Amino acid sequence: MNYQPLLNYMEQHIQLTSEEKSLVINRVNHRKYLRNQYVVQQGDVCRFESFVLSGCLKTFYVDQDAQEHIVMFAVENWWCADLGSFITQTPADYNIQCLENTELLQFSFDNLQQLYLEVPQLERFFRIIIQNAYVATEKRIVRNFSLSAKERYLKFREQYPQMEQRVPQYMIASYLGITKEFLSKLRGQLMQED
Amino acid sequence: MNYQPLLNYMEQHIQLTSEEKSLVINRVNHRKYLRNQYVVQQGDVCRFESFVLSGCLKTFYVDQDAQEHIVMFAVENWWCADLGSFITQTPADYNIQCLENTELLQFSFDNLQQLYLEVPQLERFFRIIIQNAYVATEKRIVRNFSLSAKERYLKFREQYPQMEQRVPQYMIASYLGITKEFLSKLRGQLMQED
DNA sequence: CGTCTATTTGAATGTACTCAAAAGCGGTGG
DNA sequence: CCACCGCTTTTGAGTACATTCAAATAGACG
Repeated sequence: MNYQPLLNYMEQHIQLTSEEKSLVINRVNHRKYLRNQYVVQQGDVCRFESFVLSGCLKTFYVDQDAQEHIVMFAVENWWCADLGSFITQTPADYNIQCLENTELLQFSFDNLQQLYLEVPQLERFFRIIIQNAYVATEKRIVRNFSLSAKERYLKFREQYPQMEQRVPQYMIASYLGITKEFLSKLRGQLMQED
Repeated sequence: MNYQPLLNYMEQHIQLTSEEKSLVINRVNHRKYLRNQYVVQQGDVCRFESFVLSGCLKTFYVDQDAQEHIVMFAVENWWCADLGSFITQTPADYNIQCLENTELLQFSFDNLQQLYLEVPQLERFFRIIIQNAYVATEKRIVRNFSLSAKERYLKFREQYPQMEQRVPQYMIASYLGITKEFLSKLRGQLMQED
């Protein structure tokens, strides 16, 4: 099994002894999912905090009108979970589904609590990870308010250049909070401009 | 000085010995601000993570067109900082300004690093605080996408019932991501409806 | 080649914005 | 006590950005 990407990622923020590394590895599950499989379903408890080794996932919310709203994408070296559900072990607000065949390293709730005791530095590590996620999310709120749909789309393209090749356009529209038709029209406009 | 609200808040998530409590108290600064004073200015480094003892603040972003966008309000028992700036000690994206005379308990960056060493449980505490903040922010993104302005306003009213009395209407509009004129019109509609 | 899914195009509509002007509401000073 | 000032909220007309619905087109896959 290939744990190296996870360990590399961790060592960007904390230093681990080789004992600590093996403690981590002992507590993590490796799992493969197929394209279109669900990792979490709205209403179920999110049982894992997952690190993406390969593949691509979407986290989305289905509202009263059965409309899908994509909250985030996750690719290699990203984390993925319904954190609200995972932390409190209560039913999830979101669905998480694979857009490609995907390989994950998963921390179960209990294993993670154990690990926090075995390797206290991980409290620090996950604090930092979540801090960064929080800051990014806050920025996204501001962007959604202060930028037009066209500007948001351009920002998205420069920030996640690979994404547009990997996921269908109508999902990007959902992530940006606009309809697929309107995104298509924006793209039409941008084509002409250059 | 009254540290009790902070200690009570902490004890909801972690247990502290009386030694640990005094370590915390020794590392925290008490400060009073007047209405309209800035705690952080866009471009400066955010030097403190602040706990609100009394009063009310707004965190806002000023865009290229000099438009204000309120990211969040903070009242008694809330935390308040430009976290992105504080964590990385780089210039802040946001302004934080008092809407009332306000009393804060402030952790400086250095003091907090020290405290993490002295009271390792605080890593856990701040991880939990930030997790909750992150989850709330993510929910807000979804709400902004899946609800109309009117629904968002109603949600806001039920979630922060006291706020409408404490802060002017045009700031609530800014928080909701709509113009003050439009919020006024929505309120007009709602008046008629009941 | 046909089928299924994704994207584009167009017309009509709606939600929210801009700009300008008026009305409301505290406070302050004469 | 009233008049005036500054600030906030309301109202209205015209407009822009984004949506809906329907239909046409393009791509991907067996």
